[in-house]
Amino acid sequence: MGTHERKEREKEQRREDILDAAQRVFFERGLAVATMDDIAETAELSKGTLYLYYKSKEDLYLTVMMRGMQLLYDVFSEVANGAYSPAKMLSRLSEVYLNYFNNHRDYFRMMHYLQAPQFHKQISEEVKQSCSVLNQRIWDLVNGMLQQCIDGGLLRKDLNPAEVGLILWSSATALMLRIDNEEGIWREAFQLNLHDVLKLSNSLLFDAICTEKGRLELKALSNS
Amino acid sequence: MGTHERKEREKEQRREDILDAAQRVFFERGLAVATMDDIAETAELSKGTLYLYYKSKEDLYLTVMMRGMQLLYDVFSEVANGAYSPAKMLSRLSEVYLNYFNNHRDYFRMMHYLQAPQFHKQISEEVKQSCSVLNQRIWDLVNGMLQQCIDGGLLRKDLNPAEVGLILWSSATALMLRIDNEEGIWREAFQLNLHDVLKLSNSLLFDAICTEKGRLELKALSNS
DNA sequence: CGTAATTAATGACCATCAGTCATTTATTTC
DNA sequence: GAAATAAATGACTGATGGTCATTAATTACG
Repeated sequence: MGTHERKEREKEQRREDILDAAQRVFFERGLAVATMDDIAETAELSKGTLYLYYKSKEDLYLTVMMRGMQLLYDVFSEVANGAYSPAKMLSRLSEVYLNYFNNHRDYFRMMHYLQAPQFHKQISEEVKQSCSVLNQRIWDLVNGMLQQCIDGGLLRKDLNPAEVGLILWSSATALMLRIDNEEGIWREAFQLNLHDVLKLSNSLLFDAICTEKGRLELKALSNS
Repeated sequence: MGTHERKEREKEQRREDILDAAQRVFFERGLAVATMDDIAETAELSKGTLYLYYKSKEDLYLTVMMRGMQLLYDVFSEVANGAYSPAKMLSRLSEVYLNYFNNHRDYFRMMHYLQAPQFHKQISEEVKQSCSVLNQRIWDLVNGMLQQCIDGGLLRKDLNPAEVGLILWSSATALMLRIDNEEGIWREAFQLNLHDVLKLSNSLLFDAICTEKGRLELKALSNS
């Protein structure tokens, strides 16, 4: 009798249903404003039931967020497996990250609204672990690509791919966060178009990390 | 009779005392974990009294934070008024910001733990206004210095000082935030020393925004 | 079947905490 | 020194994350 297996599937399905509900609520309201009662109501379950499947609100939040991380992993994977030249790979990488920001803003937001150590208290070890594994996989992927760019002569050989990756990602992300929640302020107070600033920031950094030859390759690409 | 004036002074003093208490508590626990009862106890007052002087917990938080902003304004001011050469000015600017990060970590943290729009709900218009005025003054100061760097031939003439300022500040700050709460993770998972990454990031960006002549000047400085 | 045992779901309840307000205490005025 | 004013208090409210004894549904099995 496959009763046990069916029940396992049903349980897994319920876990997913709850996650879907949580996603809707977190997307709409954010971690701090979303309440477990909102999520329970959206999932058409009682609050107590949520806690049978997830240990805390933060666990639920991170589990939704991991969907976004997986999505990012997938788009980066496509670039990594796209048999591109180093120059094309680097430009695609920056392109797909910008697309990710534009088209999956909700996930992007979730991934960066977690700095504060206060929110880490309620996270279970399992979820923290899964999160960090997924994170590591993404970085390994990116570092691999950057290593290829270095080996291919696009990027300066004296640079460490992990350092370059962190610098590129960190500066792009910082500006994206401003775009996400301060775009109006910067436009009004300083007449700055943050999207342009992001482009400039990227091109300055690319300029600085490329070899002479690499710069020409990238320029050729952006002109085509 | 100066009774009225004395009472005004006393009131102002109490406001400061409450702010001192709030600062101690926020430094120690952060916005989310600090409670108004903690602050009240530290100030040796009842919670109700706090609300006679500040409209909300968030207002109190921002008012403490503004002390930090003023401090930053002051150190930037010193650089602006230091009669430095453009190259020296730029390197001092980046130096004092790093010092600020290292020596006033608590204020630094406070200034960057406010992204989430959820926390902005309870902020009064007055405080928001003061904050934004102070912010504007800091940026005007920095933009003025960067304009001098451009005029002095250190930085490329085709760049907009506001854009350059935002890029430099934003990338440095993003890495400082990592240093502040993820230093161990990056060291262990990727063998990265984030302080070195910050230095590299800065030097890459400086390289990219300087004129040929500017690069030499900066290099001469860092060798001396 | 039908009954016992197991599993799943519930929602009343608890603790915490920002913010309020009727009451109390202190100060000033005259 | 009594009345008026100002300052301070802390019990209370409402919101919310999380718990758990109870109830409902499902399964196992004689």
